[in-house]
Amino acid sequence: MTTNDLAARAHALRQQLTRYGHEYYVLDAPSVPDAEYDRLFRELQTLEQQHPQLKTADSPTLRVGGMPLPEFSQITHSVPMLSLGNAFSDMQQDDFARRHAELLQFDERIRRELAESPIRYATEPKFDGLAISLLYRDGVLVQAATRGDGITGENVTENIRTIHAIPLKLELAHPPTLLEVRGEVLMLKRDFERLNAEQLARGDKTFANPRNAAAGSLRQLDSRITAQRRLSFFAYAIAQVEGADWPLSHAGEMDWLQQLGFPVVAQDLRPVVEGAAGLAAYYESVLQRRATLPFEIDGVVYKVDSRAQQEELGFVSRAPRWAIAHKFPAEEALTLVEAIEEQVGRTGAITPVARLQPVFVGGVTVTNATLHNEDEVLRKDVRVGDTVIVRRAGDVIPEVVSVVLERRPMRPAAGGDLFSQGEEAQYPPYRLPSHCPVCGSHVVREAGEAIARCSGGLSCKAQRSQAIQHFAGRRMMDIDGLGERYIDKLVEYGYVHGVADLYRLTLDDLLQMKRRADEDEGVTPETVKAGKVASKWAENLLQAIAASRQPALARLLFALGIRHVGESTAKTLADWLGSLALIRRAPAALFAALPDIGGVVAQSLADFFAEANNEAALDALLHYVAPADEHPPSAKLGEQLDTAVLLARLAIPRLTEVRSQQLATQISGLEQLARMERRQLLLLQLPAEVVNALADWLDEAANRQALQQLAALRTEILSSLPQDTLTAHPLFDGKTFVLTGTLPTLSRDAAKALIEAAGGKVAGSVSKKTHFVVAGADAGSKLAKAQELGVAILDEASLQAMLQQTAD
DNA sequence: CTCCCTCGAGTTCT
DNA sequence: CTCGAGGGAG
Repeated sequence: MTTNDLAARAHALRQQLTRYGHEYYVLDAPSVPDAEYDRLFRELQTLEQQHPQLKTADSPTLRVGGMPLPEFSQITHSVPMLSLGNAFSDMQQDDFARRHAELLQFDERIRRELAESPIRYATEPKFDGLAISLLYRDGVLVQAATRGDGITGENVTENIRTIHAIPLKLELAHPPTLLEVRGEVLMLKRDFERLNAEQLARGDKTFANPRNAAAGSLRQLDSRITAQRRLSFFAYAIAQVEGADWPLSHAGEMDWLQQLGFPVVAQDLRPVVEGAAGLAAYYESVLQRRATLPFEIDGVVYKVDSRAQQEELGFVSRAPRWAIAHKFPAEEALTLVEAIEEQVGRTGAITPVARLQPVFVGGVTVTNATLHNEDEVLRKDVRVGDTVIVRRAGDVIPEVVSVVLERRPMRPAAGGDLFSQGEEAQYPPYRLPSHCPVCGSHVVREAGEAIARCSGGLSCKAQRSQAIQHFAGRRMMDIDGLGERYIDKLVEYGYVHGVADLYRLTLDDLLQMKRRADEDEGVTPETVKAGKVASKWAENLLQAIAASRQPALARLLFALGIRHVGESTAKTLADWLGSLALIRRAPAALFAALPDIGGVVAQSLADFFAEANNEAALDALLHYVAPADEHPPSAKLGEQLDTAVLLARLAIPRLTEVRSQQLATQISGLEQLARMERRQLLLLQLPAEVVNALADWLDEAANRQALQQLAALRTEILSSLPQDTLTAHPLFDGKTFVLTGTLPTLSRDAAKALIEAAGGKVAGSVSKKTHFVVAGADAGSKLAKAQELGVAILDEASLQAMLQQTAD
């Protein structure tokens, strides 16, 4: 045969095999016997082996897998893979009425948002597998990635190619130049059972459930192993299309995907329904059919069918508002409470935990279940020795649902006479200990709080260890290799008392600590190899500690573990105030002037830095660590230092937002107020009770002094602010925009990003505070509301024009 | 004052 | 993932 003939033969074989494969794996209707398929497959394999130039990226021979990878590479999703919200509460299987009520509520919310009725919903089962993104360029599968954290996932292209149900090439004369398909990889129940039987016969470990089997199979670095596992796939969404028309509805997308050769769930399992009644009927019918389905599902999904309506609803943080998961009631099991013990958290929170007789539920063996807090234990009246119903809440976290009272161990009532039949429980109701189980300090429960806390602070070993653990965490100082176990030991043996001590650790310290820890735990005596492993570990750890010495300011702030200050608040502080020095000096009112920081968080910050121990620990830490990105306060801070704003943040009794504004107009500044006497205050045009409260407040020397300090700090900050206002766009700065309808070229997110970059804010709904409404095609109620309120209305062109008018 | 949303904190198992 | 609490909008 000539080269051309060979190429033609290879091409023909590929086409034939792809078609047979599709018939077999997707349509479940093979037209040729397996032997025939195998014969053609081997012919193509041989041909490609002998003539490597004939290999293609879409050849069915790729389905057998290739060389093992050293590791999966990371892939950034260009369209984030979001998770679905769940607006429904857990309930019993048979609680139709409550379920229906919740569906009505959900449907009503959507109708209100869209100002339309009835709403058409596309439905589908919620597969219990792994979400995957598939990228096709010019019709050829070029990349497959796991969901990961939604932003970045792992590159599993080789493994995905071995899944026969996934087309390697779209059979179209003119495929889209770009297509990103989302779907779920899973293992059918029958394939799972077969796999486990094989594993058992081979003496390999079996998988707890099909989901774990699918995950374990897909995450093989050796794709040849993946190829031997029978994985299936169902497509359920399109994330990107270029070079083809994007269907206008979800149902349309699904039909198109099916035409393109993707397996999608059978049509009768994904009806388009109307309103709450349609959703309810769908839910109940799928629940009925659940056991007979060939794959595991953990609920159903409802999606607003119209893509225009989807765009209008948009997103909240990382979940679309137009799609929602409705989970089935979780599987439940009975087990025995062997003990109730308490854990002490980083902030001293005392959490009761039920130690359970191990029980297999929802795919794993559960031995512990949190009881959250004292009230929760008492409400459920869980006691030692009780038989309880447990389940995995959201199919993840074990939870005690209720006690089976009939099975509570009893004994005859004490003091009962011969005639009384009285019995009493062997164990009394649960009581939270009055002293910390770790350090013995008093346990305090603030009025109105659900959580009791150990008052020991950092003198409590549990809190100290966990403070250090928090400090070292990935999103904080990111010290790799410093796990819980070693931190506990470092604290226990006295190598580390506070976070600064980490930076003083030597190689010897670490090796000594490890040796002692191993001895304490009866780990086998040292070998030469173990010694090498240990010193490698210690070196890596020292390197990781050294690498953490120039953190971003926000990370350092988060790492300090200040109550109520998490990742997001830490970032706000770093962005607005810029330097640790300023943050350490700032009074509560300054914190409270920042966005999303209110009185409680502000006070918590001020308290932290006012505490001498914390200041000392911070000073010690700063011998070794320096934030790498300190800068002057943000230019935006200037507006927040407005006299009226600061007055309102001082938490002066009776001085409301409105009164603060009135007061601000009558004084020249905070300095003046700080000097005013009661008789001068009486001249202010404010209600008498406000003036009195203000005067009383100023009578406290500490308050007056705090006000003076705030005034001085304000002046100082204002003079240090960058003078240029280059970031602020005059037409956008401080203005609120609302987007509605579909813009001709900009996506919703792109428009939002542009407005925010120019200093504007984008809100979800129109109110009298809205400055501009940007309306596109099919704009709905928001446009009407804007017209009603007389809010300025822009189209995309005028928005762009406004953006163009920069500082000229 | 009352929603509604976001953020913080705690948690399990592999 | 879920709960509770804090913050802000209406």
